[in-house]
Formats: sequence, structure tokens, C-alpha cells
Amino acid sequence: MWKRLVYDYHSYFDHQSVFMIKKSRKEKEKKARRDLIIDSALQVMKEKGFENATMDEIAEAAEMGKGTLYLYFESKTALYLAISERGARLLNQQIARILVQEATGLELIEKIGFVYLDFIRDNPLFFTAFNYFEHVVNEGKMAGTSLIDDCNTHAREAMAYIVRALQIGMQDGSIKSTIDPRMLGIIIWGASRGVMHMAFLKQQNSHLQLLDDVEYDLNTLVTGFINLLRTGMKK
Amino acid sequence: MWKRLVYDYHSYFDHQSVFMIKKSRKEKEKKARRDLIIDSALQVMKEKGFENATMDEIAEAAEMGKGTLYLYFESKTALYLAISERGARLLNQQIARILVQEATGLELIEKIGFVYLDFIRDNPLFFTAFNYFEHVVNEGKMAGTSLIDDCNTHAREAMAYIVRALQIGMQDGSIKSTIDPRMLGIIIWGASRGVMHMAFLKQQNSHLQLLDDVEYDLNTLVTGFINLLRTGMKK
Amino acid sequence: MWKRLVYDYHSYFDHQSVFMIKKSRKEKEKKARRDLIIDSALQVMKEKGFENATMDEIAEAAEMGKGTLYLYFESKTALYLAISERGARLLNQQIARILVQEATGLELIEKIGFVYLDFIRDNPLFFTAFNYFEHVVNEGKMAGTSLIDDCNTHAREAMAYIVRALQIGMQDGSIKSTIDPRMLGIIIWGASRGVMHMAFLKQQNSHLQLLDDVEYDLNTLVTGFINLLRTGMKK
Amino acid sequence: MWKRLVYDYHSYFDHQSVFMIKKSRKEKEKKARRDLIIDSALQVMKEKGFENATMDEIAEAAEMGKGTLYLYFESKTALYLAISERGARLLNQQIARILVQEATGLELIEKIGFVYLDFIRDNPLFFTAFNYFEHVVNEGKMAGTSLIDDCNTHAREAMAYIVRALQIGMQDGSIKSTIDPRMLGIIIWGASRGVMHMAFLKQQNSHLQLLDDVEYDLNTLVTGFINLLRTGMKK
DNA sequence: GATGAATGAGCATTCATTCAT
DNA sequence: AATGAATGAATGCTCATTCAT
Repeated sequence: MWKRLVYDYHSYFDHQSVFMIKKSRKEKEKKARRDLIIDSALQVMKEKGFENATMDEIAEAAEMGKGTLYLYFESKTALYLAISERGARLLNQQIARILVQEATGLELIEKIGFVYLDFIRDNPLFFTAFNYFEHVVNEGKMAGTSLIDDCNTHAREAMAYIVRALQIGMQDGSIKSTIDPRMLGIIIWGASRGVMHMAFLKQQNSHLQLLDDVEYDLNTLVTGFINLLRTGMKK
Repeated sequence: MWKRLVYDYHSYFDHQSVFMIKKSRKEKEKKARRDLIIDSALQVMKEKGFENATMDEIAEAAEMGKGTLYLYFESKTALYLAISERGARLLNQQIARILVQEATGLELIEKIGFVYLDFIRDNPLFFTAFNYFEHVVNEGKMAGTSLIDDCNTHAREAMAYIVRALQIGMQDGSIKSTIDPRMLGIIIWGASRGVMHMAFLKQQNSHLQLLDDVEYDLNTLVTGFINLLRTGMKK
Repeated sequence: MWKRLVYDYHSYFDHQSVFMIKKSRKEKEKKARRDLIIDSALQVMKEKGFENATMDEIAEAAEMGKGTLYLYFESKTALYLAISERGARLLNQQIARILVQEATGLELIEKIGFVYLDFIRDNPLFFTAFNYFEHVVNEGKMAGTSLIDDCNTHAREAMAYIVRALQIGMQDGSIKSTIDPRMLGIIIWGASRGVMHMAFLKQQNSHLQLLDDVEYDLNTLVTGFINLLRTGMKK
Repeated sequence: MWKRLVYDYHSYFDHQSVFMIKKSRKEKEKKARRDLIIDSALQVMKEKGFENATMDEIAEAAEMGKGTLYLYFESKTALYLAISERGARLLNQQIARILVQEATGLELIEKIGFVYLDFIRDNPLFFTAFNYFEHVVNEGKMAGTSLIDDCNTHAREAMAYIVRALQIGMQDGSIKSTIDPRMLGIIIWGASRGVMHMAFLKQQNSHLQLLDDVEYDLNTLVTGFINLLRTGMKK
């Protein structure tokens, strides 16, 4: 009986484990190929630009058949959203690491800002991908897809981190604000996106003359922005 | 004899004035048709989306032959830039009106913010057009074209207005800041763009869930942003 | 009566002469404008290539309205044929000058060959125009037009000159041939066209590798051809 | 064991051979489809004329999607060059067959001439294609492409055959000439092209009146030309 | 006669997606 | 599962020609 149990247990375990391993192996491989495709897409985009990458080029870069891409992504849009999803996930991971640090709420906000800057600086394509996601959402395309949901979830998570930091700041007294922290979160999120966009353009050596009228580097720009957030402009 | 001279003079004058009127009429008509095309393009875009408008549709909407469009715009990109140019011009006109008002620098900045908001709210397509302009500049397309130059000039002009308001504010004591007003200008410009983008998405009833977590209207959003700019978050 | 006659005569004369002068003035002007258009077309073609010249460019080069071109030429094809016609006329003039010279038939043929070469060398566009004419005729376009007729007439005239020279040669004993001089004319005409075409390509610095395998200049080429012909036809 | 080895060996061999057959089958099919496209293009051209064939029509004639054409030819120009290439290849094959025959150099030249005539008579479109190739080369388009290279190679090969025949003729005494055989080759090549052009026009029932002044058939024309050449070159 | 603004048929080319193997 | 050949809808742009002024 005990043996039986053990046997059963083992049997059950083995069976399951084999099954799970098999399944997870397959899933891992599947995930690995999915990731490979995303990597390859980013590769191509780095050379040709986000929108100019073609499925052919991506497939070639991934050393796969073009049709294979469609086994992993139902459409080009889906692939692009997956890129956005990955970017958001990575960014959130970094922001999450901030949140556990010992610091005032205001300092947390500042740190999040710099993490954001570094992220965009290192992965400008993800910034474009974020915009793409918003564009897709705006057009109402792919609504209800899990990818859209995932991206939305990531966006809300990022926002949650910010709101969290704001709440901490309001509690520890480092931040004063009369408005709803969620509202404030959206404002800061939006404002940051805009400032990051400026930084992004600057980094691309864009010929937007506007940016050439002042000498500055990205750090100064973001530092200035964060200082502004901190103290405002009023004397 | 004297009368004769006068008569001749008038005759000459009339002749010339007729000529001038003729010329200006033609130019006016030309400008009118150009404007009509832009109007039609905006019309189509309102229905199909900025990027989805085709030259055929625009031509049809303008009740013109497709080729005619190319008499007024050398390419689709040029037409799109012209839309951006018009938007920037209109926006600047409104901002310019603020600048001459009697107010502190800080109040000017606030007013500019609200004008910007109203503008985007009323003409969301122009917002997309501005982004398009930046995209084109970033890709290096049409560099050296007068359209690109005009858009650049408008952008710098808008920035100049902001910097001007900041300088006024620094002088009248309503604004304190240790950083270069031009740097601050870029920050505010960027931040505003980002916040406006949020407002823009909100207005489009985008299914970006992020925006549905809080109840708010556009005014509250912008007011919050402007308050933040004014006083900062620090207690 | 006599007076009357004189009067009548004068009257008639004057009337006619005035009429004729007027008419001929108009016609001269008309012809002058027509020639101007052809000149301008050649001008444009020299820069852009025969086929690539557009009616717009030609009109601009002629400092005329585009519509005006159609007052002088019913179509672009007609204009191109007119160019061919002019070329053929000019070439024939030069060939005609040869025919009156004191020389053996064989020498005449040789001289015609060199005149042809010089003509093509100086006016390569006419060569292209001749081909264009043949192309149009082949397509059956504009059949029955006076321009087509004129070109045909010129071509036959050129051929007639050659046949004439051949006949002279056969008579003076410088040329021996058992075949019909008209047949021989066509052969020589065709062969010359082909050799001139080679010369033409060579002159254009065409990247036709075939032509780079031997060092030679145009004169050598044509001289060689004529020697070949001479030996072939010489008694 | 030994049997096994043999079996294995065969198995291996078979496997490979199957693989090779598979590969070559694919390549054959690819080539077949390429050829089919060229065939269809020629078909369309026969009806509409060389330059008037559109990619749509060609695709329809080939019972393919339009996009498929671009899997086999990078552009319309490339397709046209491929036609020229095929023509040159076929012509060269026929000329090559002449060269191995037992005959004097002079006779070889004559035979080449008649082969050329027959070829153009049977495939007038190839003649147009040859001209197209020269035109493309002259415009400097597609320089460095393998298609251009192939066409150039074919042209040089054809020339090489002629030069070879001339050299044979000079050696066996059937041809006398003081000039470089390569130079003479170009002359003959060019002259032939021109005479063939006349034959070509004649065959098309072109309304070039020039050609109607004498009664003759193509054979007579070419025979006359070759006689002329013969006498010219004969010792 | 002269003009040039307007026209629109016509065409090459791209590329995401499908599906037979 | 993987492939990649085939597809064809979609679209920007050209330019000869017309015609109202």
C-alpha cells in the first residue's frame, strides 16, 4: 500500500514530470523561438527603422522561413505588439527594482525618471514600439487580443509603480499635492513621455532645428525636468 | 496739360492696379485651391485616419483630378507637411495673441498651456501632423525643402514664445529657475507635448486602459499639469 | 483703260503682294516658332535623352505655354517626327551637295558615307529621331499624316541619291555589280545605318563591352567599312 | 555484414541522389517558371508590341499573380533583359553550330549571315530585345547586374565567332583584308545589324515607303549583302 | 493665337498573408 | 512544425492632352 502509494506517487510524479518537462521543454523552445524572432526583428529595425522592417527581412535575420513567423505571431502587428510587450516588461522590471529601495517617495520618482531615461537611451526602438502600441489601440485594431491585454497590463503596472511612489511620498511628506495621486501619475507619466521623446529625438541627431538652439545633453535635460517636477517654477 | 498728366498718371496707375489685382487674384485662387486640398485631406483623414488617407480619396474629396494635387504638392509627404505647417501656424497665431497680454510670465505659461490644450482638442489631426513632421525630419526626408524649413521655423517660433514667457516670468519674479530658460523651454515643451498626448488619447476614446483607471476630464488633466509646473511636488 | 489696267494691275499686285507678304510673314513667324520648338526640344533632349524629354520641359525651354506646342504639333509624336523630318532634310541637303561634284560613282558613295558619319557625329539626336520615325511607321501610327509622308519622302530621296551614285558608278565603270542598283542601295543604306549605329554607340561611351575589345576611332571604323564596300563593288 | 555495407552504401547514395534530384527538380521548376514568364511576355509582346506589354498583361498571360513575376525578375527591365539574354543565347547556339562545320572562313561568314537572317525572321521580337539591351546599357541602367553581364558576354561571344571566322578565312586564303579582324568583325556585325534591320522592317510590312520601291524578298536582300561582303573580302 | 491649370488613364512595384507540401 | 513560393490588393506618381479664358 505504501509502496503502492509511493509507486503511484512516483508514477504520477514521473508521468507528470515527464509530461511537464516535455511540455515545458516544448514551451521553452517555443518561447525561445518567439524570442529569437523578436530579437531578429529588433536587429532589422535597428538597421532599417521600426516601420520599414519587412517580414521577409525579419525571417531571414531569424534564419527561418517566412511562414514560420506566422506560427508564432498571427500578424505583423502582433509581432510589433510583442516587441512593445517585451519592452514594457523589461522597463517594468527595472522600475520594480526601484520601488523596493529605501528612499523617500520623491526620490523614488526621481529614480524612476532616470531609469526611464537610461532605458530609452539604450533601447530607442522600444520607445517607438510603445508609440506603436498606443497607435494600434487607438485604431481599435486587435482589441481583445491577449497581446493587447498584456501591453495594457504592463502600462497599468508602470503607472501603478508611479502612483505607488507618489503615495509613499505623500505619506513620508516628501511630496505634497492636493490632487489625486492617480491623476498626478498620469500627468507625470505623460510629461515624462514627452520629455523622453525630446531626449529621443536629440539622440537620433534629428534635424529638428528646435533642438539645436540650446546646447545640452540628455542627462541635463532629464535632470532639469525632474528638478522642475520637484520644486516647480514658482518662486 | 497738367490735367493730362494726372490723367495719364491715373491711367497708368489704373492699368497697373488692374494688373496687380489680376495677379493677386490668381495667387489668391491658387492659395484657395491649395487650402481646399488641405481641407479635403483633413476631411478624409477624419474618416480614415491620418496615415490611411490616399491621394485618390483626397482628390475625390477635393473634387479634383489626382494629378491636380501634384500641381500643388510635389508629393504626398509634402501635402502632409503642409498640413503640419498649417497647424503650427494656426497654433502659433493663438500663442502669439497670449504673449501680448498683460500678465506675469507664469500666467503666460499657463495660458499658453490652455491654448495648446484647446487647439489639440479641436484639431487632433494637427497633433498627428506635428508628429508626422518630426518623423519626416527624423528620417531625413525632404531636407532643405521650404516646407520643412517652414515647419522648423514654426516650431522654433513656438519655442521662442515659451522662452519669452519664461524670461518675462524670471524678470517679474513670478518664475524662479536656476536653469537656462531655453533649456527650461524645451523641457516644458516636451512635457506639454506628452501631457497633451495623454489628453489626445483620452479624447479619442482610446482603449488604452491606463487612462480609464481614473475619472477626469481634459481640463483637470491640464490644470493639474500646470499646477505641477507652477509649484512642483516638493512640500 | 490703260490706267485702269495699270491700276488694276497694281491694285491686284499690291493687294496680292500685301496679302502674300502678310501671309508669308505670318507663315514665316509660324515657321520660326515651329523651328524654335524643335530647337528647344533638341536642347532638352541633349540633356535628358531623346525619350525622356517631356512636353513641359520643351515648352519651358521654348519659353512658351505648353498648350502652344499643340498649335504647332498635333501630338508629341508629331513633334518628334518633325525632328526626324528636319534631320532627314539637313542630311539630304548635304548629300545633295555631294551628288553635283565631279567624281566617279564609287567616290560619290564614299563621300556620302563620310558625310553621313559626320552628320551623325555632330547630331546624334537625329540618328535617334530617324529610328523613332521607323518605329512610328512600324506601329502604323499617324499613317497618312503629312509629316509621315515628308519623312518617307526624305528617306526615299536619300535612297535616290545613293542609287543615283551607284548608277553613275556602274556607268563610269567604277562600280561593278550584277544586282539591281536599287537593291544595292537598300543594302548599302542598311549596312551604313548599322555601322553608324556602332559609331553612335561608341561615341556615347556606351558600356557595351563589345565595343571595348578593339581600339579604334570613328573614322577608322567608317573608313574600314567604306573600303570594304569599295572592294566589294569595285570592278 | 558486407552486404549490409553495400546496402548502407547504396542507401546513402540513394539518399543523396534523391536529395540531388529533389534539388535539381526544384531548380528545374524554377527555371521552367522563369521560362514560362519569358514565353508569356513574348506572347503579349507579339500582340501589343515590345514596349507596350505591361506587367499585368504578362502576369495574366502566364496565369500568375503579378507579384510572382517579381520573384523571378527584379524589375520589368530585368525581365526585358532576360528576353534579350535568351535571344542572344539562342542565336549564339546557332552560330556556334556553324563554326564547327568544315568550310572556308568566307563560307562561314556567309552561313552566319543566313543564320542571323533566319533567326530574326523567326523571332523579330528578339531583335527588338537586342536593341533594348543596347538602350539600357547606353542609359547606364542596371550596370553590374548579372543579366547585363550575361548579355554583354553573349554579344562578345557572337563577335568572337565572327572574328574567328574571319581569322580562319584569312588563313585559308578565302578572305583578304588589311585591317584588324576584330575591327572588321565590328564592321560586319554593325553592317549586318543594319541590313537585318531593313529585313526586319520589310517583314513587319512596315509602311516605310523606302522599302517598297524595289521588289525583293529577304533572302535576296541578305544574299546581295553577303555577295557584297564576299567580293569585298575575297582575295 | 496663346496660355497653363486641370485631367485621369496607366503602370510598376511592394509586402503582408496564405497554403500546399 | 516548418517552409517559401505564390498571391494581388493597394498606391503614389507621371505626363500627354484638353479647353476655358
